[in-house]
Amino acid sequence: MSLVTATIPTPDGAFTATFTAGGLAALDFPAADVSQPKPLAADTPGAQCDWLETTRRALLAVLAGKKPNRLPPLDLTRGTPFQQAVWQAMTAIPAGETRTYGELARAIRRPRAVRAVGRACGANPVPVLVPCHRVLAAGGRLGGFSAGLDWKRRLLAREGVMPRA
DNA sequence: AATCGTCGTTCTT
DNA sequence: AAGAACGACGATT
Repeated sequence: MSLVTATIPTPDGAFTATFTAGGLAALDFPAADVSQPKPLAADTPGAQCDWLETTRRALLAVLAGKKPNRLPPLDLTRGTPFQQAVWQAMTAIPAGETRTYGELARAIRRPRAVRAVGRACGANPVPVLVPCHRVLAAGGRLGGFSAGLDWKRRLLAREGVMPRA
């Protein structure tokens, strides 16, 4: 499977997007090290050029706390069926709203797999656009975030969500 | 604050 | 191929 990667500059740093033939398969937070922006190769298929632009706009929207007009096609086939179910359920959380890990578990009909849901959230390959930051622990507590809780707080603050201290 | 139930994933035999 | 260990949890004590 041929992969295409490109960096997307934003006010919050340069994200890295990875596309397969199926769509956006990974979105990585800005790396700690200062890496050079990577432009799209000249022979990149037109569809993926379009996806990159759509991804760029959607990413900037969410970072600004707004709801993106449209998302690029997502290639989430890299996960197990359970993970895909969790990721799918997360895409249904609107900007400015949150769900708990327990609510997400109930949504996918595995009400007792709460901890496993947390793990699946951490394995989300397309953070920000698949809004794992909108999943909080019970009682309005923040819970965890693989990219660091500061990112989670920042993304939520942009959407007007203030998790309980 | 400490403990336990729960379950998908990952790490060890 | 099992089995043990480990969580971005939640409820109970």
